[in-house]
Amino acid sequence: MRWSKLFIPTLRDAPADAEAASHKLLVRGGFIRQLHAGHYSLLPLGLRVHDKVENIVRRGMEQIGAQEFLLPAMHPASIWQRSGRWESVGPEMFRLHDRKEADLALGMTHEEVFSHIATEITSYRSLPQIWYQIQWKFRDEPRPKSGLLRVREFAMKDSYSFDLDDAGLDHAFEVHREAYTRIFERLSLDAIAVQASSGMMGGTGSVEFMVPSPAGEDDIARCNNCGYAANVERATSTLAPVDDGDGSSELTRFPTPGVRTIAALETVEGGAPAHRQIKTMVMVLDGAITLALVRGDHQLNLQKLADGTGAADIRAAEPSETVEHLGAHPGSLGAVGVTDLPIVADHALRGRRNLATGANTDDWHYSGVDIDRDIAVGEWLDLREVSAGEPCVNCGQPLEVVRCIETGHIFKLGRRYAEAMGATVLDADGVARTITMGSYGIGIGRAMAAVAEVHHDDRGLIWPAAVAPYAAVITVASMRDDAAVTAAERIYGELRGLGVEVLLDDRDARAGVKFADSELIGVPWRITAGRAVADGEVELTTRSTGDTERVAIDDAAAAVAALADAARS
RNA sequence: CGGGACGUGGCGCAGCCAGGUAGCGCACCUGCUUUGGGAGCAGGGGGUCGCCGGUUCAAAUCCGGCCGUCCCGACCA
Repeated sequence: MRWSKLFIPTLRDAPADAEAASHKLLVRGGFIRQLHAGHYSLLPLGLRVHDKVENIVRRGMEQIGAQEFLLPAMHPASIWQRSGRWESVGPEMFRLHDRKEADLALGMTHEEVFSHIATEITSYRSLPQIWYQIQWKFRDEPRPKSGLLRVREFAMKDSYSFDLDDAGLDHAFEVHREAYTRIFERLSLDAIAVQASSGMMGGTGSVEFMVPSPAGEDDIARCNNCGYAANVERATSTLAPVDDGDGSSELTRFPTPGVRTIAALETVEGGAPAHRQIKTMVMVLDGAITLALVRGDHQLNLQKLADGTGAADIRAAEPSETVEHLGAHPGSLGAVGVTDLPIVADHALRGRRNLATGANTDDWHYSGVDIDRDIAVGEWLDLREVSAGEPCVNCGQPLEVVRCIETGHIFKLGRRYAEAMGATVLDADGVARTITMGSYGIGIGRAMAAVAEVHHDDRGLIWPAAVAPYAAVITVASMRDDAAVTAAERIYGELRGLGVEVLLDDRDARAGVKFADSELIGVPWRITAGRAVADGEVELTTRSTGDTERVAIDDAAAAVAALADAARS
């Protein structure tokens, strides 16, 4: 393709509201443009990259014998009502009416539709199956952000496995885990497979594929020694034992004027160090006030609270609500003597004695609290978020906490959807059995943005050859240099003959502009036809290293084709 | 949804406080010069100042309402 004919609107300045590197560079490089919040147009360059990512994912699926479908993006309400999610998913689903006033939804995922089709699997002999599609998903995200990283409509590869029994599901899940590992390698993404919470999908297990990046929105805990890795929504760690002193002590109520924080309670007379305090978080779980207790120096993880209690809607109570239900403002709250509200507590508080906590009267606290004696804990749960440096549960080495982009997520769904849709088969004994399912997603645009996030420098993008919009660009330093133009045209023709995707920068612009643009759009190899042409040579520059070597005009096309081939295998 | 910021040619911004009929850089068009790291000179085109209403002789500017976008928190590929 000739650059002079292509629509590549590069920008010297990034839009003021772009924050993430991928966002800035994809806009500056002329890959994407925003239509409105969370909705982006893919320009010709952007679509080329998107297509390449898509095809890498597609090949990964074909490798495990998955069959490609294409399902409707718009669904009747009825299938979502059947699975119960019409009610349970809430405002994240785009809903609309047709002219007959029938309820419709834009698909945010396709468990319902696929399991509906799966009702036509009638014999165990047809199992297992793996079905997939690459289809647009619509999600009314509360907060779209960071360019392609978090949007409201996006292409997702979603696959679904159908098996007779748990062993089959385990196998399909494992096969996907391996396929995902290969796909992300192919994309040059160092994705870490971590244990994850299953969230709204439900099911018995899930693994997320996380790419370390400051632009991400999730934290994972990982151990560099033994390989343990989990989303902080799931991660645990070993804790050093705490010495609560000898014997039991008396519950004592004492005045603490102005003390509102854990830190303040550490230093007052009668107080205690943070790890010997109880932090009382007053939460509203599906509308019901609940006390969630963690150690004073620990952080409550909301997803763990949701997973542990089964609550769908969680928020912190307003100060007015804490006054109404407990009689005090945040800063003086506690669970001692509370019997009319549910209380859940983190394992780290089990059996603990001699603790300090709020007394449910402003400016008063308790000391000498014995959890078992003084607090009516209804349920012990894992509620605390791990912190960097805490010992790994497996090997004891310190954990690190890393910010990541979630590029893939695989779930063991079990029989929930198949049961709702009535997807059963007859087994060898002629008994009807409900199919068990897994579901497996990769966000195409998000993966593309993640690659951009990881592979760039201060000059622009550095696409890995596997996803680059073009493998090479031939830069003609000056269009008035007839010899250079001739050499460039010749190499251009040869490369196209060799099947290499190549751009010919034939714009009547200054060399500096062309160099800068080629680096901004991140094409892996550049051939410069300029002053070296007088010696029968051109320059070959590798984008990732900046290294330049001279190559004979005669050999240039073959040299680039060899590099592109090497990168392909 | 809670908190914060912003909305002025395609992009980046000034003008607003102290109302007087819109400006700068980049980009774009024409000409001349220049030609290996985002050229120079000269000329030129392009803006309902987010929208609606109000105050005023006069509103980008003051007041009210609405909409939109971005950032920080609760959700997901």
